Amino acid sequence: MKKVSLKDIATAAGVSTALVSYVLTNKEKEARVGEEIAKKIREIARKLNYQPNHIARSLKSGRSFTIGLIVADISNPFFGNIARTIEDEAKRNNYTVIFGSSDESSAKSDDLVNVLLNRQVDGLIITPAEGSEHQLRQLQAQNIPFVLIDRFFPEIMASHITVDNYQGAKKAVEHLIRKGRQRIGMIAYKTTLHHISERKRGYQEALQAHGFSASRSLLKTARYSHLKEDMQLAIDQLLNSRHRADAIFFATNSLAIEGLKYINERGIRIPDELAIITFDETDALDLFYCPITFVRQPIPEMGKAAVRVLLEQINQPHKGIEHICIDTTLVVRKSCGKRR
Amino acid sequence: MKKVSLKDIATAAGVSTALVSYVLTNKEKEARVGEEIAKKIREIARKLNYQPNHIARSLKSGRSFTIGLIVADISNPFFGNIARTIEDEAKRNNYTVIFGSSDESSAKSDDLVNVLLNRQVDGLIITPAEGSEHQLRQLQAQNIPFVLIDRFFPEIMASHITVDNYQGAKKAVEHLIRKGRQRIGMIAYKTTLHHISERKRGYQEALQAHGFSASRSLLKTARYSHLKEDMQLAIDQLLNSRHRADAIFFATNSLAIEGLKYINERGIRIPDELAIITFDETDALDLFYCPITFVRQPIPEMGKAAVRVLLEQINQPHKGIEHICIDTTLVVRKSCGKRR
DNA sequence: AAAATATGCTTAAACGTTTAAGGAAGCAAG
DNA sequence: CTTGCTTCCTTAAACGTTTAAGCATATTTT
Repeated sequence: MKKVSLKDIATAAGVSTALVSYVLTNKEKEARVGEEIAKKIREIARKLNYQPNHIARSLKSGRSFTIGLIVADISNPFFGNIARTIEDEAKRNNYTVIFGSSDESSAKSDDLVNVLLNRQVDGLIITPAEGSEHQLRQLQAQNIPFVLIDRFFPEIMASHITVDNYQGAKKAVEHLIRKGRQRIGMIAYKTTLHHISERKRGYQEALQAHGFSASRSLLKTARYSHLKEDMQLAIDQLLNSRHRADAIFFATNSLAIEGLKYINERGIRIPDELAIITFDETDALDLFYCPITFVRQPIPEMGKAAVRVLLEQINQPHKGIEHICIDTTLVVRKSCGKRR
Repeated sequence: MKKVSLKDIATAAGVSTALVSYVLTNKEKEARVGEEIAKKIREIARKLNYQPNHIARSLKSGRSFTIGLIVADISNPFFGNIARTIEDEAKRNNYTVIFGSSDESSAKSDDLVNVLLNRQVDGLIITPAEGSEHQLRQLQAQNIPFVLIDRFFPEIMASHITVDNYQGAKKAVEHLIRKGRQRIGMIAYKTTLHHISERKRGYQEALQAHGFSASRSLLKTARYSHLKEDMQLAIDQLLNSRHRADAIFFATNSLAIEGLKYINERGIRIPDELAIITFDETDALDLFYCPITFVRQPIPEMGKAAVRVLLEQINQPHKGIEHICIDTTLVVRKSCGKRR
């Protein structure tokens, strides 16, 4: 039960494979194929249920119509959602998606890039891990089209899609200030990645702009790889000090979730004892007894933009890079309390 | 800056491409390649940074070392987690994963299967949508290896990995009974899919076994495509009737999340006014003010099993099908209250 | 009526691999 | 000195497409 190939159709129709190819790829006009025979070929193709072999086509054309997606972790809903919009958008353009999770490790990411390139992906959409600059430079040297999403490296000239992390963070903190919070803490990942730095900067500048000293002791970090321990320590420090924090701004959804678990454990009441605000949306935040106010990243837009820019880069190699920065929205729930 | 091919290495070494191929695929022994020249070839390959063209290899071998994964929705953490374990396990076996989301639609699923097969995937891991039996039969007729995960069709003889949905549901309901709940409702998807039927059956038989009449009016369903409206209606019906439900068993995590949102909206207190139990784990359930008791499906085991069985089927076509049924665990939190 | 153009098809090479088959050279055995 | 066996390498076909080039035959133009 072998698959049907052009040759089978050609034999059945008593013509050459070339003719079949022309007809089935709708090049009848250019190839001046007779109407009769074209109809016959189509007929036979349908009857034999011909399905083109994409691999052979790719080998010939040098294009696989496949894009590689590297995220930190596909099981994280933020990346799952990104993957979903990229999948849909890719499909609209007749592309399929191969994916891989880097776990924020540049070594794993190296490995993934290699695997995906050997599979001849036409381009990559990457959420780069910390320390993966060399890898991106290599891609550039090889002229492989790629687009960064969620983060980027300022020193690397490459197309990227991000949200305005600085403004987003600023909005979040200003919201807390408006709600009368006096000692606003922040918990971020311990990383030099630019999106996190920008969120930190937004936090700090918002505080300064409103006359608060952005005391270092209120900005805590946790390691991705030791999230639980570091988170507990950070929260303990924020809440046990002489000047207890009365608000916490989490830099990402995974931080918020981990943090809230511990805050629940400690029996701290939101928003009375502590206001909470975070980047990113997730079901968990909706379901919290006191729905969490958050900074929304428009994931569908980001995903669509990523695919669009990547395909442009694939199809028009000399188009130049594109930086897309999308605004965030502050979605106010109840976790910051009322004005006081 | 074209990619380096076997031919380039052959030219550089002054030998034929065949020899290069033998060496680089470690077939020196069988092909009796001279030590000297083998070393030289390897050396050159390294220097030119040769990366094999997977597409060409696939065309020749008829195998792509790619598996297709079709889930209902990659952005749902349950499927995201499945995807993640499958990704990892596939990678361990030098396979990559192409994925697609069917949105529980058999038409979309048809489409996806087609796309993935044209990409010459070696096999498929599928969470089949309702009404997709014909598609699976077609795959069987074409001798395409595939494994079902999460659900299956009893009338179709195919390998599948599931959990013991019947026992899982039974455990959940019995837990509620032990906690003294008298009117236990269930909300499931409106579907004939077997895993859901089994959960319903577990629910009903548990009730009967303990002398409760499994009154139809306590078993509600919601459409995947109209989740929000149907959910609100179902909960209203369960809670507004003369015999108000004092417990709800949700058949999946997405149902639980949607349901809990509405329960929150209505201001119903868990577990005092209403006990909650659900299938599947998710962060949202942990973070709920009253952590939700749930039936855990061992996702990593399921994913690993799926890859294992699929690869067996790919490599030993006459091995026969395999049915793997994994036990669930009841994870008790606080949402069912204390005994009363 | 010869030349030019149009029409409808085939041939053959190419993409980058893999691998069966073949061949030249060297050497041992008869 | 033929025969046969190693050893080491090459040739060439194949996988399923795409597509430039070529070749008849028919039709139009001069």
